[in-house]
Amino acid sequence: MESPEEQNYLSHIAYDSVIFGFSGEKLKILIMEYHNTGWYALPGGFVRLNEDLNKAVRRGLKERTGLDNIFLEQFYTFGDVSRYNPEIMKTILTQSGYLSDSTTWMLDRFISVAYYALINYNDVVPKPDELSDSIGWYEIDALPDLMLDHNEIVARALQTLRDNLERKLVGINLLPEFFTMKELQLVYEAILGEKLRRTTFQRKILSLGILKRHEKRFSGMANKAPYLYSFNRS
Amino acid sequence: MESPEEQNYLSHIAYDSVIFGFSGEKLKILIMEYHNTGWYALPGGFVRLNEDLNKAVRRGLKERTGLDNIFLEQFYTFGDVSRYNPEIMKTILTQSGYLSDSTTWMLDRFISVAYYALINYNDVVPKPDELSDSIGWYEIDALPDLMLDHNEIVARALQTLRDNLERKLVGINLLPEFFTMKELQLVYEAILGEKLRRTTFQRKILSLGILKRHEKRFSGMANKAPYLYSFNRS
DNA sequence: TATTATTGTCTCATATTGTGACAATAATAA
DNA sequence: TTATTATTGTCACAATATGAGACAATAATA
Repeated sequence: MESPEEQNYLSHIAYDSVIFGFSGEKLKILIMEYHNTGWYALPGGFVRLNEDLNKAVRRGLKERTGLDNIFLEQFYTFGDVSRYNPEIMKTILTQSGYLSDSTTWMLDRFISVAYYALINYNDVVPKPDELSDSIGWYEIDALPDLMLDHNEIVARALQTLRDNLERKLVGINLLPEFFTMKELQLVYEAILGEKLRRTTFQRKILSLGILKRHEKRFSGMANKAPYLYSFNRS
Repeated sequence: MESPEEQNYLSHIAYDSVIFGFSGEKLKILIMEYHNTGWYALPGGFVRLNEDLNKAVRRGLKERTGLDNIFLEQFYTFGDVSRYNPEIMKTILTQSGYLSDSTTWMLDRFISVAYYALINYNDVVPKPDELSDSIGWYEIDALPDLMLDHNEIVARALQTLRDNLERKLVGINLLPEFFTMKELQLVYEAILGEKLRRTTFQRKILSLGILKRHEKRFSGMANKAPYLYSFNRS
């Protein structure tokens, strides 16, 4: 929207991002709220005429989270006609004061490429964009009703994350550099939505040879201090 | 292209399809050749203004293969700027006699949603579209050089198919209704690109409880006749 | 009737996972 | 100092799953 006189973005193409973070024992995602509408939505955006699709998404993520180089993966492209609802977009633009000749292209039909990202919750102070007045973390199993098909997008993102859990070293992106075995297990449990057996989990993870063991962490609790681990960057 | 006076399709959005079939011992895909260019490409198409993305792809598949109701799954959306090559598209349209005011939108940049399909090789007589003079089967490991990033699209389709092999009952789509254990194993081997152990494979598949055993097939070969199986439609 | 190629099934060895037991702490309470 | 408590790191054993080969049962042919 930096040049109000001409359309700098590809028409009909948008992206939406499901940004996962882990805090305490819960998996959360970032949700925005549009100005004066009460409507919640996933952070999204458009692709510049001369910009790679993947780059556009990273740009948007950087603007929203301040983070570069985060884990980001495309998982599905939503293209049903039923996504097309010009009235909703019109209201959003109107309420933000952005409805004009230069933004009418936004009222057209869009096909949206959906991505999910994994970030370290504590590294981030989310920033809203021009159209929204807030952005914040919501627990994955206590989301508000989202606009259009965004709840479905989240469901599919979570399913993809689960399917990829074994293959993609998910923890490396959701945890700080040093963490305990217990913390890693909590991440897995939050994603899978089920309890795991401590001994089996520990043996399995250690057998993968992807963890490096460091000194113990003395937590002040009345129990044996756990080792800290980090991921073996290969 | 049925109405030459106006643009009936969404701009900037295309799809490409990797259509797998299995014949003998080889996995194959359908490749088209454009008129008078020597260029090979995946079958693709555009989305009508008022059409679901998935429906558009099924429509294209129907036109190319005559088949309805086939296994079809989206796997990635390709959106790099480097895909943008108006000269190539211009040549294709020119050679087909389709270059005109009503087709200039095709010279624009496109983001392509890629799908893979699984079909029963013997059910199909492929038909070329307006822009191409041939469409035919090519073995997956003996493909010609394809246009743009189409070789990369195929590679990714194959990887997705491998990743999904366990979860999606692939054989059901690539084989006729009745088949032997050996034939099913050949499908798995062709997809994975490696030999499997006969006894282990048989035990594994049977333990899934998805196969129904029928009478034996007498092949005329000098050996024990194998049972025929079909998939348990659930 | 013997021979040949292939199939269906079994057995045993090996690897992986489920489940519980237990000793080793690190703080706190007695 | 000495129990007590909660949690952690490991081990042991059972239950399953998988790898690898053996072998008998065919269906045609010699």
